[in-house]
Amino acid sequence: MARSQPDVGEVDDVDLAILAVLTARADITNKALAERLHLAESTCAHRVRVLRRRGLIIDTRARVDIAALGFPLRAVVNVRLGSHTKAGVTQLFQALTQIPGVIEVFHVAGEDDFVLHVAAADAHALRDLVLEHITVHPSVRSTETHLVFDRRDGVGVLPAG
Amino acid sequence: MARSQPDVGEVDDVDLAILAVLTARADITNKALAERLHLAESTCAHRVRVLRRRGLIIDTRARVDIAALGFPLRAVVNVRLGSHTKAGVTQLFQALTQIPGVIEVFHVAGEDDFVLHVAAADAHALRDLVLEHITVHPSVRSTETHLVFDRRDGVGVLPAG
DNA sequence: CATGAAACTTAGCTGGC
DNA sequence: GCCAGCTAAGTTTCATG
Repeated sequence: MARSQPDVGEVDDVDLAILAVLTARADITNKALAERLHLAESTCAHRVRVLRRRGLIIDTRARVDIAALGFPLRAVVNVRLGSHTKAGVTQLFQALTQIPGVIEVFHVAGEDDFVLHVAAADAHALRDLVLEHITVHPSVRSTETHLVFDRRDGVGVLPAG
Repeated sequence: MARSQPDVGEVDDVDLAILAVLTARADITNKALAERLHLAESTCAHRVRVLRRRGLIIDTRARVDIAALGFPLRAVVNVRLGSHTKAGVTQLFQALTQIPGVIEVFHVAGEDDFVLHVAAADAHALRDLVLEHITVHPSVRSTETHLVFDRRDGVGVLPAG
């Protein structure tokens, strides 16, 4: 069962180029994008619309400076469960995403069950986040909090952007 | 030195509301955004421009469906170093971000030094990513790769979006 | 599929309230 | 902060190779 091809029709090089640009600067005008890729504006707009409709472009989001907003502390929190019923895991997953300050949640294989990326105003707030919102959960056996010194974007899977 | 206030002027509730909307849908038109927040279009456009200039809005990016692009496997990779010279750590940090498939890199405190979020086409490609690009680095002592079952966005630090 | 040229929509700017 | 009016710029639609 060779399934190396995505389940979403074909994605040619032009599509990839569009995606590469848009993942870096989604607010580029269609006109500028078309120029950069040597496409007609109408063609470019059409391809972008199709990429959206096919779900290859999920959405577009502004990135805000969380530190400047008053949350300069970041941490990676590993969460380990005691029991592993499917319902319990699913429910906790959802609950974790709803905790104020939680930026993303990974459900992972291994000894730890969840890896969270969180932001907090200071060490005190970080402690409260972990103790009052995570550890408190009955199915949580333990947590491990690692302060983030720095975070950077990787190049991802797309060609040169 | 109380420094609870961000170093970027004031951010009032309207600004926060703008940021909340834009972090969810950056492609909303200024007109629609103004309506939703009960602002005049001119006021709304002005505030958004100021938020950009102040750096509170960093940029805006399209999110692509990496799995549909042919990279359905995700993993969290913990990287531990042998030596910890500042130059070595900095250089490795940069190198990790440049590895194809690496989505984000955290430099963290604790026994592990880096936490990576990566995408790969299949288990084989994932192994190659780790062995050929990470483990191979002289200052890397060990790695731990955890398959990601699922990933979700958290609510973050902004009010209801 | 891609294109160019219409009608339509939006953003950016100005002065004035 | 809001309004109004204006101009430039961008987007969408459609008929056509």
